[in-house]
Amino acid sequence: MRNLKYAILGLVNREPMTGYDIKKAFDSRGLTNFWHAEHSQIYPEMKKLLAEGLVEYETVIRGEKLETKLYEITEAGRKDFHDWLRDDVEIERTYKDVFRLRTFFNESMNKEEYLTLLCSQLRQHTEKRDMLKHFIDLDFQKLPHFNTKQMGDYLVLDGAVRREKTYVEWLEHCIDIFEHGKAGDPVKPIY
Amino acid sequence: MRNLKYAILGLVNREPMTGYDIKKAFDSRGLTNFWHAEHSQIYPEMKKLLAEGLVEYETVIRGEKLETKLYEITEAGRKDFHDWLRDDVEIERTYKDVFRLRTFFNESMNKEEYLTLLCSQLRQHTEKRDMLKHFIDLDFQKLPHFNTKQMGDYLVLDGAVRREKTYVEWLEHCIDIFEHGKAGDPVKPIY
DNA sequence: GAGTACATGTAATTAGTTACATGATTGA
DNA sequence: TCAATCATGTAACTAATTACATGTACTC
Repeated sequence: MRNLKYAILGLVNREPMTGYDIKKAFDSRGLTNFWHAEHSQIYPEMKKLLAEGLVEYETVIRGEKLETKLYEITEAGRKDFHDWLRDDVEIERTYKDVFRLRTFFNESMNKEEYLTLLCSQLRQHTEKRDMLKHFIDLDFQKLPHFNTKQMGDYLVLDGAVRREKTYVEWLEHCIDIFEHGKAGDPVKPIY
Repeated sequence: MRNLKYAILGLVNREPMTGYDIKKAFDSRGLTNFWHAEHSQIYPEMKKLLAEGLVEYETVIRGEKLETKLYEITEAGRKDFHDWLRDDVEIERTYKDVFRLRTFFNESMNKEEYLTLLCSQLRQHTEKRDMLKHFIDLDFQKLPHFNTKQMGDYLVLDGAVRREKTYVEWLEHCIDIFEHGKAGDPVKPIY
C-alpha cells in the first residue's frame, strides 16, 4: 500500500526536511502513536521518491562541512499525495495487539500469573494515557485554526488519549473479572 | 519477536489442528480483530515449528484419498509457549493506523473532502461495533468459566467492542469539530 | 575532551502480502 | 455437474527490524 511513502510525502509537503527530520517527526508526541519508521527504512524510501520524481533535494552545508540533503516535494509529489489523502478506504479488519493475543490464551495461565501481566499493562497504559492527556492540556487549551498542522496534531493526540483511556478501562474490566468474577455472573454491558 | 510462532503454538496447544484450521481460527470472530495471517505465511511457519521440534503431525485421510496433516504440540512446544505467555513486556509505542495518518494531514483537504472520509469511516466502524456487540449478546450472556477458551474469547471480544466504540466516539468528535467548531473554542475534555 | 545530538547510509534478516498452482470433498 | 469449501504448498515481492558503519557539530 506504500503507506510509508505517503507518510513521508505528507511531512515533506508541510515543509522541506532532511531524512533526519523525518525520523524525528516519526518519534514526535502525536505521530509516534500511529505511525513510525526507522532511519534505515526512511533513507532508502527517500531515494525511491527521488527516483520517482516526487521529491527533489538541495544540499545544505551545516557548520564547516557537514552535507545535509534538504528534500522538498515536487508538483508530481503533491498531486500523488493529494490523491492518496482523499482516497476513501475500507477500515482494517485487524489491528494487531500482542497483549490481547496473550489474553486470548489466558486459559494456560493461573489467575495470579495473568493478574501480574494485567497489572503491569495497566500501569504502563495509565502512565501513557496521563502523559498524552498532559500534552493536550499543555498545547491545546483552545481549538486550533482549521487548515493548520496544529489541527491534525490535536485530532490525533485526542484519538490517542481516547485509545489509551479505553485500553485502561478494558484492563480494569479484566482485572475485576479475575479478582471478583464467578462463572455464571451476568456480564456487565459496555453501554 | 516470532509472534506468529506463538499465535500458532497457542492454537495448536488448545487442540490438534491442520494448517487450514489455523487459518480459519485467524479469520474467526474474536481473533481476527487483533491477529491474522494468510495461509502462505502459516504453512512455512508450521514447517519451521516442526523442524524446531515444537510440533509434530499425523497424516489423516479425509474421504477417499485427501491427505491432511493434523499437528499437535510437543512437550518442548508447550514449554516454549508457556514461557512466552508469561513474559511481561513493554507496551507497544506505535499502533499503526492509516486513517489517523490521513487525519494528521487533514490540513491539505478542504472541510467537505475530509468530512466525506470521516462519515465513511463512521459508518464502517459503527457497523463493526454493532456486529461485535451482537456476537457478545449471542454467546456471552453469562460470564464463562475460568481456564476455558471461552473466557479468552469473551475478554478479547469485549476489548474489540470497546475499541470500536471509542473509535466511533473519536470520529464523532472530529465530525463535530469540522461541522460546528470555531478556532479558539475551548476543547472538550475527554474526561 | 567527552558526551550527545546531528546526519547519512548499507547489509542481513524477519514479517507479511499477493499471486501462482494444484487437487479432493461435499452438498445442492 | 457445479459451486463452495477443504486442503496444501511455492514464488515473488513489499514492509519492517536489527545490526553494521561512518563522520560532523555543538555544548558543557
